[in-house]
Amino acid sequence: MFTKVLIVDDHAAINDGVSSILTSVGVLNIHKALYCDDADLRVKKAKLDYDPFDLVITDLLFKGDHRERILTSGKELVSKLRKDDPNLSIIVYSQEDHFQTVRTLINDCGANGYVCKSRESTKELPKALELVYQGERFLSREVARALQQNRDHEITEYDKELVKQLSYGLSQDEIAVYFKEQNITPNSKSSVEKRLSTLKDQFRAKNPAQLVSIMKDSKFI
Amino acid sequence: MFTKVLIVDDHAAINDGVSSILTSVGVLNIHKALYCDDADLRVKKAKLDYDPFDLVITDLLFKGDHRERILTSGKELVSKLRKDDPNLSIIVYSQEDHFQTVRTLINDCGANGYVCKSRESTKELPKALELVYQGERFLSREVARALQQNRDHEITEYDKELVKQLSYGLSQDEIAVYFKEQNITPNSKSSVEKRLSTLKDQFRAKNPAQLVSIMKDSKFI
DNA sequence: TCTCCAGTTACGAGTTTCCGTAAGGAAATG
DNA sequence: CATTTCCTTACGGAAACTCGTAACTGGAGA
Repeated sequence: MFTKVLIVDDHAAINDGVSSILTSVGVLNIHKALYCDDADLRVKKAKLDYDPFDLVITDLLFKGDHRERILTSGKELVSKLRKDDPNLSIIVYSQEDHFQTVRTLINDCGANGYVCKSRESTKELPKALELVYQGERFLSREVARALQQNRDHEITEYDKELVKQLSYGLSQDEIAVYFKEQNITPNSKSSVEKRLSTLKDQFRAKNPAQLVSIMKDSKFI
Repeated sequence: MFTKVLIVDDHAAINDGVSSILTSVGVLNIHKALYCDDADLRVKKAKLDYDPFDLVITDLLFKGDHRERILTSGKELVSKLRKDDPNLSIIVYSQEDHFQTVRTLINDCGANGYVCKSRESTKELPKALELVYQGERFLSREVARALQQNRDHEITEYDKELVKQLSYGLSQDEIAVYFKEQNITPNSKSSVEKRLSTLKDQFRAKNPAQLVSIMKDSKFI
């Protein structure tokens, strides 16, 4: 089992809860952090001291307070940790259960497991620990299907940018102009128009407003 | 101080955390519920048994599982509890920190306090208990200004319905037809058009898509 | 009864979006 | 080198949205 674990959550009760689960499965060396930046520093320091963490369990949402922040979310933390150490095990432990969020964290940010905070957590966390320790991937029951989702809803960064600008109030023409300025291609009116039309088909949206609504609900933007 | 308290949260660690805070301020009779429906029933039963709760602390978001649900959110629970007993003290304890949510819970649903889950919770909960016990209202520091918000953003149920239908993909014409069917007035094209235009002004949205985006971000819809 | 007033409805002109068709350009194939 | 294919760009008519103006309605007050 893991020997040195860092729990990252801005809520002390959660930290303690996870901690006691870890203890119950035999982890002896448990550390806690309330801030993403703190977590990042401590992982870095432990590595320099030749006593590295072998697992980080982190939440996604961190509230701001008086402190300055570099990393403002668990997503950023996971990406950073994975960049710095390809071998570190990372488990996300969050309330968030939207498929798109799970997909991003696992596929793009490099998380090894995703456990949803819920009534089942107490049972699921030990399973996640076990599987991730064996080099497997773990997903909570409620988001287990997140990765084997149909490909219909695969969209690119370009698409996201497009709908984002739409949600910021730009017209199709203005988006075309904006894309030219930003050197994002394609950037003709026609292409913007066509791409939006395709997206609306894909997501069965009848108009831009509904498209924005759907993309927001699914956490694409 | 309160004598009999019910904590409602689908996450055991949170329940325990709140429980220990209550203990530390002298509450002896602490009960916990993992489901909204369960909470509602137990409050009702306690009242019938002439041993009522005098405080309920509840989360807002409850994940679904195999169980059938009548009440699916803390918001519904708070409204129900308040309807059944005007004198019960209710404190919301949630991660959610959007002003509109706070406003609704306090002004419309009848909550007496709103504490945001964060690093400060341990300090804020006792304060909330104290103030609510004295018949005052309590809001977390981060949402303290939620109620004294400028009136610019006051919108009606009609407005919300309007933008909702927009986000569901209806055109202005279709919304007018829909409103006629539902006997919602006004329901002419012109009025729908005019109202949407006013809303766009109010929220500084350039088009319907941005209006939907803003309304979603602010939790109006 | 008449007038005023606010809210609702109606209409029309200008703009943007929608959607089909088609031309241009680059890479892949033969 | 010609052909196919995919993507980008261009254009035009129909539909929807935008915005100003004006007519209508129902109630309050003189």
